[in-house]
Amino acid sequence: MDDPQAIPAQGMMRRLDPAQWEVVRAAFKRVDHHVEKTVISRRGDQLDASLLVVAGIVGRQVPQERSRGHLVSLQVPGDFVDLHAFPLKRLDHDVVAITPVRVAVVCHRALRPMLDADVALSRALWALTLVDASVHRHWALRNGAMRARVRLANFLCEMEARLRAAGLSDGRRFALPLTQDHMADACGMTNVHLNRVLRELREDGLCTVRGGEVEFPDLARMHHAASFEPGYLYLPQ
Amino acid sequence: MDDPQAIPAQGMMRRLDPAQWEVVRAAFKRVDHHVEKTVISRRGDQLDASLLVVAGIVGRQVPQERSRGHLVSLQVPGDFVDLHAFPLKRLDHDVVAITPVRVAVVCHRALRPMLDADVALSRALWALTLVDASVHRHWALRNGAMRARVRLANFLCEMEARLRAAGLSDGRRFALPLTQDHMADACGMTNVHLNRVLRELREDGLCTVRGGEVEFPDLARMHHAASFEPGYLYLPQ
DNA sequence: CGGAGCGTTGAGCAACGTCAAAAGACGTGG
DNA sequence: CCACGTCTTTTGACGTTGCTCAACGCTCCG
Repeated sequence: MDDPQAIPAQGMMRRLDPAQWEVVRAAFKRVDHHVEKTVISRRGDQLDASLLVVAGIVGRQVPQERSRGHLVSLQVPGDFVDLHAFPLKRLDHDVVAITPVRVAVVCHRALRPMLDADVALSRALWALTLVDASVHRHWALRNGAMRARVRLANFLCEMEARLRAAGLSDGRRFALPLTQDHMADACGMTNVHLNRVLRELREDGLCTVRGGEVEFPDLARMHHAASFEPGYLYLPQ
Repeated sequence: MDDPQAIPAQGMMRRLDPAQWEVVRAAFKRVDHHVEKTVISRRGDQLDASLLVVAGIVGRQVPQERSRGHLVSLQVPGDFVDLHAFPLKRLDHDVVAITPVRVAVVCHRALRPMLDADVALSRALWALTLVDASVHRHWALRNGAMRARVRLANFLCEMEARLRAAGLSDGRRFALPLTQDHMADACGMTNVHLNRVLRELREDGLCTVRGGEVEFPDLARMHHAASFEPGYLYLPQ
């Protein structure tokens, strides 16, 4: 399973056309495993490689003085993480394995000539980082403009939609291997309050979250309660 | 003043090297003026041109059902806005003139062959959109992890730093032509609460905001109170 | 002189954070 | 199998932040 050439085009990688995906896949030189909580790269590091999430969840975390770091983004299978390090080099956040993960590694030294030679591919990867930016804008919006209940529901809807694009949800049940602390850090609330809101959502029959498993009894009702409109995700297909 | 060839390389445009800037500048075909509150482009529009802010402030706003739209980003002179529309085409937010603005217009039809021919320039513009993304991450962090006082102070510090890079602040006084409603929408709080926090900052001698003019009596103290570290802005030089 | 937009203030309340404790879940070693 | 420690979830009590609603003043402009 650690042959980079065996990685399927899942999730956001399906925004590339199949030929482009072949080219990108050929550039991966190995697949790394990391255990939970591994800090894969640190704020300020000079990176010479980027990662594609193959399995598990990777987070971008800004370390905080008091308390745990805040999560500014989560990457699911099929997402590039640190692709922005290619043109930018220096990062402003840590990259952390939230769960045990498998990531494919592509060196910038290998990527550079490929992109120099292929304008369309270059633009496709640019677009991927722009989708990322769009998601960031949504996180800013969610954290700034929504109250806890809607905010959390909206977060769960986003995760469901992205995991579904990666083939990891059927629209009703899916694995979301995050602790309540993680979700609280991502949604900008305390784990205590998050726990209460989670109960509220469960009591209202909107969703149940238990043991890393999430169930939406009624996806449409959940989306509505969460003010969720997935346009900003620019999902493939 | 409306000759695109007379636009100086200010703010983020100084991340381009002078030769690149000449190339980009040559692509602008005109300079548009918009009055305050003009909606320059709408969510969902197909765009065939991008804009460079020459003067004034442009905002990206997500319309809300009840109440005013939330501001997910502000662009100051020297910032590209909608550059991400070039690879992405469809936008997920409105673009609004917060103040009277002057924007230089570059058609994607003109941009495309330029970028196809110039890999380095292509990568430089990619990097610009990634700085944008970094700022978005910071907005998510600010809205999610900071309390009102620090949040507002941090916002003001960001504006000061970016305007300084554009030659529009001396580190002590600067024009910030935003209403309290705008700042509240950007910081995710009500205008009433923002007003109180603003008074608090003034009473603590950290900063005064009045009539579109901001003054920081002591920049270092303000930065400290705001937990402001400008690394995420990737400012030129 | 009269609006319209913006800023300021007050009173009351709901949402959310803090602190503390306990109960479940899970793996480890005896 | 049980005892133990650690991590996570859950709950309670209480304090604070920030929101709502409402009013009033100020300034600019017609």
